[in-house]
Amino acid sequence: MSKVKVSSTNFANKQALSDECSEVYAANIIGGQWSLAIVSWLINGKLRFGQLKKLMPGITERMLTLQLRKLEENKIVTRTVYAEIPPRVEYELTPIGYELKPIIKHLEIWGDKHKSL
Amino acid sequence: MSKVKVSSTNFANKQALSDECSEVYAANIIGGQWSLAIVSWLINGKLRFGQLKKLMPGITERMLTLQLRKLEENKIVTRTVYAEIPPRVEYELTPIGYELKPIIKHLEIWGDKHKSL
DNA sequence: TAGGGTACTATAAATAATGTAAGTAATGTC
DNA sequence: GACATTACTTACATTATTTATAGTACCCTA
Repeated sequence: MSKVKVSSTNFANKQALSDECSEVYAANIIGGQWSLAIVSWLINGKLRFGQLKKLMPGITERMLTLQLRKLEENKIVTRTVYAEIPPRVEYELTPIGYELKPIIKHLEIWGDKHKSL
Repeated sequence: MSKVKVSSTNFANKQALSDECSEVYAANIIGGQWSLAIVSWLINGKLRFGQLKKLMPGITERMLTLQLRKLEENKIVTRTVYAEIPPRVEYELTPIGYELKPIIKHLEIWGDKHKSL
């Protein structure tokens, strides 16, 4: 996460593939280690930072923050801050985020089937 | 690619997530930098190593080999070697590989829509 | 004998992603 | 004043993935 080197071959390759293949573009957006899991949880409704953390015991706060920021940048989730103390921040899927639902469902079905091979 | 440290936290997290979320499991399988692109090309029929290479100008032979091997391990593609000189090797999707087709289609549609936001 | 074609493999290096550990700010409660 | 709560941030370490470059084996053709 954080910094990518825009002059790297890797970056160029990703760009090129994303440009010509929308499915690769999509995969890059939801392709972080935790992104899909986060989106899966949010499909059932908005959640707070701390709730997500509890739902995914393995994730660190840093990673959760990074992934949420990336999802926010990509307009998959919205972030709402309530000016309270202690702070409260809620994350919710955007319309285009919700549209990932059928894809996730298909991936899940396919994954189950694949596991049982 | 190649070696992962099975004692790392990263590995453990991936395992745990894959176990409980079939969609994450699926995403891990098709999640390499080039995997989805390769599968996309193969959906139209079998291709040789060299043909894939030409279709994806940016990929190195090493990467192509690694990704194909991973796909083969995961039963997404079959590898057929013809004992000829010069050698000929054909890659083709397995049945479960072909079942990725609707998913890829959806990803593509979603990706297009997302791009136009 | 030299060079070409095909599908690789080996090794090293660079880049990217993830994890660890500690610290911050604001305020309310004990 | 010490401590708890919440949602982070920062600096650094580790691991994973991708790229770069060169070389291999086989036989055929010129």
